[in-house]
Amino acid sequence: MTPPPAPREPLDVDRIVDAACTIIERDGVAGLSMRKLGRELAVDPMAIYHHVPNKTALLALATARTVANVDVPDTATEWDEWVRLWALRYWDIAADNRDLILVGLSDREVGAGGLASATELIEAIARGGVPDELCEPYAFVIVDAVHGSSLAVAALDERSADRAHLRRLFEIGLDAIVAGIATRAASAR
Amino acid sequence: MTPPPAPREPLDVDRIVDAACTIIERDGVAGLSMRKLGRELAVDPMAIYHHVPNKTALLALATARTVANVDVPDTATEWDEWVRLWALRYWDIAADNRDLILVGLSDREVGAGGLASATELIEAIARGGVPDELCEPYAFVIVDAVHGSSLAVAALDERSADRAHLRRLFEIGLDAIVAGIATRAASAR
DNA sequence: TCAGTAGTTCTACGGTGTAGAGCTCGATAC
DNA sequence: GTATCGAGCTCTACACCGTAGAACTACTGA
Repeated sequence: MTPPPAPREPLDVDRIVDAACTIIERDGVAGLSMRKLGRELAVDPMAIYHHVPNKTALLALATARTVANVDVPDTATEWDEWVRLWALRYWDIAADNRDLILVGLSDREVGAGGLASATELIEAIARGGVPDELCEPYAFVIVDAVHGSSLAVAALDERSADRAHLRRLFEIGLDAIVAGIATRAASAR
Repeated sequence: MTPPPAPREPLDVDRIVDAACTIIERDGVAGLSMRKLGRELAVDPMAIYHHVPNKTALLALATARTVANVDVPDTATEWDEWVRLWALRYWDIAADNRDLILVGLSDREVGAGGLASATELIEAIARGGVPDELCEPYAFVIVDAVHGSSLAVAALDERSADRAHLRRLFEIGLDAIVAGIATRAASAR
């Protein structure tokens, strides 16, 4: 008599990652469990494993999706402004999703698949006239500073005033890095 | 007839943190569980809770002990060299103990009690003639870069050649930051 | 019609942090 | 000298975790 349950649309990786991101946004990364994810998707937790090999891989996907939200400045922008813009945009995303950045940094597998790739940043720095062999380390130190600074948001309480302050501090530090890079570029000329 | 078991010396926080550090060194932070710690101390896991309120607090203690190993350069050192030395020493400790730095960054409680305090670094930068209001952000960006870079060691495989390479990259980036700070100091004069 | 398979569910294993009650034993008070 | 107390320790139990492995279901292609 009871009508057969409406054939629920089948699971797929996209819906899984969607749901995972929802939970992470609501409860943090620590609040994401396969069981809870199953509940969110109205599905047995084990069903997920037919689409994603394990939780780590799932986190890598969620991280990659998040980091992909950083939108890359226009290449026409002057190199130093480009670097500033990119770093601040990445900082915003990272601070909003510090838990994910954290698992990205802690897990080789997640990090490799997920965190910001520096190729565009390296190119921008190269446009500043920096010697080739210095572009990579300079890009890295910027990415590292973004990671470190956005993660440090944890050490504060949640009031957004503190966060804004931290962002301002980072901006000042970033300026120093860019100034340092410019100096090096000039002395190489 | 069996002699009464030798009255084991009573637990105390120091021995607990010692044992925790031993396990962390051997098995990583993820390999530290209260049960395993109890086994290491030949004690019921719950006994630990009479000396330490919870695992987070224990991690904070372990982190603080580790970070305290960074030895601070001589104040007589020229400011820029002081900063370079300190940052590289901190990088070494952080890279050796990236798991601990990670929980320090992820947990407000651990971070507050554990991670490097920047006061001496700020003083060193001030000695470089940097305007007061800029010393804090400059110190932060250095600490952040250390954190980010040393954590990035995770993204590589374990071969120490890679680690040495990463350290070299960080050193180059660090030089750029210091150069940038020097520029700012000079232009403020 | 039947075999095969992709997707799902169920059950179970060995772990986790820690709450709460009870035990043991040395120190203090009468 | 004995009763009391409390600190330190142990035991048991709870609610959770990730996921292996087997069983069921529904659909596809031959």
